[in-house]
Amino acid sequence: MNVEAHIKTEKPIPLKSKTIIHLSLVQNKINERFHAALKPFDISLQQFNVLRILRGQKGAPANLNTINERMVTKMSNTTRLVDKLIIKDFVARQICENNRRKVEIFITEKGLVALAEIDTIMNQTEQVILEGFKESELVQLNELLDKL
Amino acid sequence: MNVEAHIKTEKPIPLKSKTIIHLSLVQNKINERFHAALKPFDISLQQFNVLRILRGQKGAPANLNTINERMVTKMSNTTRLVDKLIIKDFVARQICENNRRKVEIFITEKGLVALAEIDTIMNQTEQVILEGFKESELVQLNELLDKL
DNA sequence: TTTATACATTTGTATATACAATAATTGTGA
DNA sequence: TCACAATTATTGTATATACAAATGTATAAA
Repeated sequence: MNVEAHIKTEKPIPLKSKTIIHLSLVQNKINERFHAALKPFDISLQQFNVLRILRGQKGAPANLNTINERMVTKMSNTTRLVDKLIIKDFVARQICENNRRKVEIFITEKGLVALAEIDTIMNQTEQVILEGFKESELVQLNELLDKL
Repeated sequence: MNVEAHIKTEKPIPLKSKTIIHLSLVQNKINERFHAALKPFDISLQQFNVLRILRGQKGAPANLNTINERMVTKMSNTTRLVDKLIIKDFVARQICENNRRKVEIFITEKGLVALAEIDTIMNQTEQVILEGFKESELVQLNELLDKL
């Protein structure tokens, strides 16, 4: 992805600025692909992320704090994100008996089935996005990103 | 930025998945910093981007299409983005005489003054974000991002 | 000229997200 | 025990963004 061409500018951009823009463009592209992949399932990337987190709990419920901590993109309002998953019947919520301020959220059987299907597509999408990379290049990229 | 630690997971993540997550985390971090830097100026990143594009026109007006093409993050509704800049008196809009379907948008003197000030902070922020990088590493990072 | 089609932007509307205020519960120190 | 602070989640509200429909203008075809 050539930065200058992408934002239709002729003049060269300073290296640091270019890097920042480059990262944004890449992220936008990734988001677009994921968004397109999720469209048939009528679920957002954030909702998908929450489902994965809940599955990762392996039966144990998660409260909102836990979900928030584990989300890739932190949200300011996870309550309503979970609400949307409850409407779809993909997760259930109940008050924590030990500490009634907390809630316990867990993925339903229906949610697990849906997630399994969605997961396949999302993994394929990941493969496609990164198909141009050799393993060594991925390692290198991650090392560079670690510096940020 | 360590991915596993950041999303509080113990188990290692497959390299491709990790790379995708890594890019998201990095982007979130960059956005947060920019957002914080822009807060005192009461302007959004998108609005800032439009102002820069208009300044880049060097006096020539831009129509909505041009702005859209040049934006780093494309928006579905640039009209209302421009509206907000008009309210602040940072840009002006008039109907194109040659083709009255088009509009001509240009940055005002007040917009230029504001942008100059904001630009300074934004450049500083860029420097801070990328302070851990040697020039060669930035080149390398851009080369890797080009593969996406 | 009339009709149709394409173009450029705006507007309506639904959804998403951010942020602050509120509510409910629990923990803690006097 | 009581008052007060801390914790956890929810709700209200404002703003942002996505997407489709509508508006107004220009171009082309019949």
